[in-house]
Amino acid sequence: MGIDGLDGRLIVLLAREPRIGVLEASRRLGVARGTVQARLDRLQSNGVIRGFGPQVDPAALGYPVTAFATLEIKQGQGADVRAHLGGVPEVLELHTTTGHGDMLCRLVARSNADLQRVIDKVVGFEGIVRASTAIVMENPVPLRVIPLVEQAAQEG
Amino acid sequence: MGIDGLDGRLIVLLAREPRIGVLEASRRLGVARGTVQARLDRLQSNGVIRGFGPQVDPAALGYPVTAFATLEIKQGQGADVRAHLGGVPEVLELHTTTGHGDMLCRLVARSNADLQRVIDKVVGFEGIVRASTAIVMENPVPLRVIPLVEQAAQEG
DNA sequence: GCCACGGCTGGGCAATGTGTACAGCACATC
DNA sequence: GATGTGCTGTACACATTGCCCAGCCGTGGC
Repeated sequence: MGIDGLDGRLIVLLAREPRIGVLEASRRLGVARGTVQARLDRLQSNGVIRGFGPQVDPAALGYPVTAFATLEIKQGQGADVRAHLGGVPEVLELHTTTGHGDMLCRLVARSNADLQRVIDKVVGFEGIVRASTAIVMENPVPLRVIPLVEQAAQEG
Repeated sequence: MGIDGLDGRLIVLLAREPRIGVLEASRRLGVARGTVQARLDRLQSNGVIRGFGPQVDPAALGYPVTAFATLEIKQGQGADVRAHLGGVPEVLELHTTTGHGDMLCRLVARSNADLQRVIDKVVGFEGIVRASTAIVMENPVPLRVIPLVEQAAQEG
């Protein structure tokens, strides 16, 4: 289930320099090309690596404002709310959670003013009782997995 | 600054089938290979596409539990807290926000029991006054950008 | 009306990487 | 001692890449 040191080094290498191919990776790692290919195939069928899709920056697309909204949902309306939020492009992510709120979603908007429009679109739905929003000011740690991969590789 | 329809179709295509190369993409989009290459270069130097790194699933790495923690920070301790959290592998993401808390971070753990260890590691730092954690139960909308790309492409 | 410019096309070229297969070898398991 | 698994090193045909160029077309400036 876990990953070993070679898997970890491979993932980190690919994360740092995604453009290199299997051959170059095998050179860097000091193993045979077939090995890298086999590891990659395994990591992908394992689900450890979901894919190599392009990482798009919403800010560069014209959506520089990010916010997190905690939503409180009317009992039994969960499915409807999920479907509704799934249809809003500015909702980048949605989780159902324990705790004070019932759901947490990540939003983006073109500006602080535009955020109001997005929030209206999000909460303008009968199943949502209350929403509290936190606007992101700074992002000291952007979404990352490499430290986790390194830790998992050492233990595994 | 924005992207046009072709950019949008290219990004969506790459997101759906990352393995295809420039040549195959140009065939699918019905444009010349040089065009796809030029668009890709531009999108990457624009910063719209940050890269093509592997998308790693923490759950498959042995960290199936995700949580969001809202942190309250002692005045003037922001920089120290950022550095501290940056050193914790289980902190996948950290934002400073407006609202009730001062920071919001995404955590992963090996189990609910292990989450306690992670939280202790996170909040075991003098600069942090209080932390409230919400455990993720379900993830109806995984992190996505394609709908946003499509919207940006239509408008741009 | 004319011209320069930027973007797209379609072609060609050498160099490189890919997919796939194979035999040999080390290591752990039974 | 036999078996299975994973890694190595090699080979080959094929597709793709990076790069170059000439030509075409629409926009905008002169």
